Amino acid sequence: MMNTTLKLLAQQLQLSISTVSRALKDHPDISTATKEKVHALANSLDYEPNAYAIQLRTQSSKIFGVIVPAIANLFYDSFIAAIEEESRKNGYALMILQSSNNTENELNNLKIFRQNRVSGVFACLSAHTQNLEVYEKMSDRDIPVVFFDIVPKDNKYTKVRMADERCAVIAAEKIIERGAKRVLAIFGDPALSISQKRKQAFQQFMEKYAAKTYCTYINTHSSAEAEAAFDKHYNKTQKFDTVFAMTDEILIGVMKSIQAHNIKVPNEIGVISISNGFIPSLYHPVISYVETSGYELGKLAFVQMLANIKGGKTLSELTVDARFIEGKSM
Amino acid sequence: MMNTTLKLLAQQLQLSISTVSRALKDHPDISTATKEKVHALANSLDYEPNAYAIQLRTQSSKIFGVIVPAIANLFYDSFIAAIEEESRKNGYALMILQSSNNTENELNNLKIFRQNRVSGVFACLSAHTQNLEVYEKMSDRDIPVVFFDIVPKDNKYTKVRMADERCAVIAAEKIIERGAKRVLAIFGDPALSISQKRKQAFQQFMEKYAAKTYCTYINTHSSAEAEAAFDKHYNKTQKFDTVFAMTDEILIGVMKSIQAHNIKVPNEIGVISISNGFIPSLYHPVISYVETSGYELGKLAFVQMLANIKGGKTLSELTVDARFIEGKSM
DNA sequence: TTGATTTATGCAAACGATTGCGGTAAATTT
DNA sequence: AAATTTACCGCAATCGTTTGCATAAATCAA
Repeated sequence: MMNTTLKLLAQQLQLSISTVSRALKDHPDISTATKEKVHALANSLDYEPNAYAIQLRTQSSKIFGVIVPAIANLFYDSFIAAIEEESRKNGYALMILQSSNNTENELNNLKIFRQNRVSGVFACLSAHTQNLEVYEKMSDRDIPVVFFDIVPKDNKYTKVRMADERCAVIAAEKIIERGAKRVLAIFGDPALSISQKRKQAFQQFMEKYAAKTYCTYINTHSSAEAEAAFDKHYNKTQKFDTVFAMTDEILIGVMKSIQAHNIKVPNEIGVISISNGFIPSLYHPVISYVETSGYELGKLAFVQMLANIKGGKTLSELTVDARFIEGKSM
Repeated sequence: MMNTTLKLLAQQLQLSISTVSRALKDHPDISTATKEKVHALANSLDYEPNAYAIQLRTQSSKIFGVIVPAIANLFYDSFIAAIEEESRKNGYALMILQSSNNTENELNNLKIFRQNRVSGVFACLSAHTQNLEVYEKMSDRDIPVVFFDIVPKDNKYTKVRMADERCAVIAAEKIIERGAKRVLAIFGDPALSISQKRKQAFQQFMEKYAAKTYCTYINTHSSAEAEAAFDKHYNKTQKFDTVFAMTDEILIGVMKSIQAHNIKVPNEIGVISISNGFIPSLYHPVISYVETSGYELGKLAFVQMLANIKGGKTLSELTVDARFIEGKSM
């Protein structure tokens, strides 16, 4: 079936293309009678403007690009859900590409975005991306970039991220409130700045406000490692009374060990983590956690993007604050 | 900064636009010398073809649309990951929109796809979509649609889905193997065909091959409902020795209750579910499940899409087979 | 040398929409 | 009745590519 175009409508109505175009967008120059006729035919012929023609003409695409390390991730999921919602409201669509934490994929994705002349890019750096030249290239093309979660250090970029230090501090506060005596704190890959930040903030806070609390700090790279680490440390004579898991991944490992040994939470051990909320809700008792909301981060990122598009430059770093969500595990 | 266009290159090289265009795509008409010059300048000026112009001209977009009920879902996540991988390999990009199981959103999304003249659509129907006219509209526009997971009944559509009946039957087999005497089988929303299929297949198989096994069948709409249902049924005098959860959502509810009552798995109760694999791995002992791989479904869907685009019509229903993954819960 | 081929390049018309600038009729004013 | 305004509408250029066809130069055959 032929696609309905302005030309077709114009022919059938014996009008010019320009008149039809104007009628369709309610231009004051066009008489009400004509408008009605045009609209009627457009409806019956199911006219739908060709986005490419519009974009070619107007040089703007109404599409945002999104780069995430992985779609299959609860945190990024909720981030995407948030910007998707907002995009829809504002007449934008989303093009989502994953980098798989691979710099080469990241470059490729950006290229696709450039070729599609997206209106803006939401980017989460892959773990080991150092060279930000490609992102400069986006700016050269006047494509705004809002970095989220894993962001570059340089202040010339627009970025939003979680308040990582705050998260760790809130967790520490709660641990102190609980009156913990011996704490096992498990962090992620020590090469990642997120692990460094959280660990440093946590440790510093504990040393300052609970110097007598005995803390053990360890780093792990996976869920299984966390499980093994917990196993090992829990079998010592001096048992921990509280465990802190920096991520969902770590929490999962810890909880497996806890279930395996049938350890009572929160009586024998208190558990607290930093999470988006889904994983902690899976257990009984429900785990207490410091919330890092991908959803809110998404909302914030979108605000930044819009500001960037409308008002020109917005060179700042915004953070989403964290809050404690009370479960039954502390 | 000005975007580099063919025109710009042509001017600088004192060549015509057509020559430049042909040179860039290695057309045999163009001399090697010219090609080299053109490529050199294109590189140094960072030329990137304008996708919109191409699409306008060629009427094909190299973009696939994807509609899922929710991105934040492990099954759809892995489905998306699979088609994303394949798309990348084949030079396509993905436009992902979520319906939130809302028919209106679904319509809107399809409209966006039509306006963007996507090359094809991967669609998962939202729960209560009955009217498939919109999808006809896609076909009218020669946009192939591959339905996945939740698919229409009509055979004129191209669809891929999990072998729902097989899944249920495999679970039933394992339950019989275990020598279960009393089974609690929990299914999802009875309005969904997936629930109906699984329940019917399960029930039929049990009645045929284990007539003496006492089975209770219930439907629930959420994780919390499943938890409550399990609670209620477990407190009866005649305790169940096996529970079957049709989805992750249900399994989560069941496991909360099991943890709360400190019921021993698999000694006091056997647990089996149908899942993508992530949730069952969270518990100790690891839950046995029948695998439904979103990833494989995605691969299959992509094959169908490609066939559809190249070879014309592919009116068939393909299913991804299921297999049992042994955990420690049976 | 001349006509036939080959090789290399350019012209110009699409694709579908937007929009500044005019144009023409009717309506209104003098 | 002439002049001016107003209300509607059309022309044509433009966005950046692609591509069938024409054309010019170079090579070849005879």
